[in-house]
Amino acid sequence: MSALVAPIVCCAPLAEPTLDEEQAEATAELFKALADPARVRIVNTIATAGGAVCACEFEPALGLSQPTVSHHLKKLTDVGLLEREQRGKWAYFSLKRGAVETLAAVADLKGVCC
Amino acid sequence: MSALVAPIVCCAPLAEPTLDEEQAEATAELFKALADPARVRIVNTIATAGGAVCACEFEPALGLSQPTVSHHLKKLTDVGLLEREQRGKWAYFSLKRGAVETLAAVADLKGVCC
DNA sequence: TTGACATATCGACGTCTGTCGATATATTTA
DNA sequence: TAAATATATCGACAGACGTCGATATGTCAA
Repeated sequence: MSALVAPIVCCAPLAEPTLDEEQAEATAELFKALADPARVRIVNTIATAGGAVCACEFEPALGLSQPTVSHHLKKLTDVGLLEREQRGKWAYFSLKRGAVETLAAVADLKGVCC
Repeated sequence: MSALVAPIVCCAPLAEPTLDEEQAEATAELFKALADPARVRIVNTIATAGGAVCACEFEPALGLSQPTVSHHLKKLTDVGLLEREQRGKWAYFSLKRGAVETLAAVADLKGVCC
């Protein structure tokens, strides 16, 4: 069984990666924002709520301190996934239009395969 | 302008989060695997290649040492995104069927909103 | 203005993670 | 068998990150 398979050759040049260093960094930044269970639950809660959610909602639901919750909300907002809205003395957060579509698009970009 | 908006009330009970702690942890684990530029480029390279890619391909492309590349490939494989295949003395990696669909589904779960 | 409450920021701490050099393992070739 | 090459593992290090208590900022009500 020698002619059945082509000679094993390594490191055949592939098409240049479509993502350069900068784009990869940006994509990783987006995933990094969701690389924490607390932030996943925050996004999930807002998504299932179908609208803006008060920040005070998360402290008891997640069992985390107020500064920690604020930290996570800021991280999600900074990356553009959430939108902050002041209502009286409360802060409400909702999913930002386009950000979710961006996320889905990035995830689907990896679906080019099979 | 007082009757135009409903009285500001905080902490209205929302539907219970559909994701429990365990599910959130698992989801975060998946995102964590892609929360690094090097791993994003690895997945992107394999996706655009349309097939298995030799491990030796990444060391020069990413500008990282061989142990570091191996570490990233292991991380992506452990989370189930990549599949390892031995060809002679080389290791080839391809996107695992279903994993990409899982990723897209998780990302779309957050698209329930708008 | 003062007090009460919601949220943000700060500083610190322990843990996790990416990175590397050195080394071990595995596979092919001589 | 031994040598060569590809990959994985190990140990160590620096930097990033999640977490909290203390405190500052902002907003409303009295």
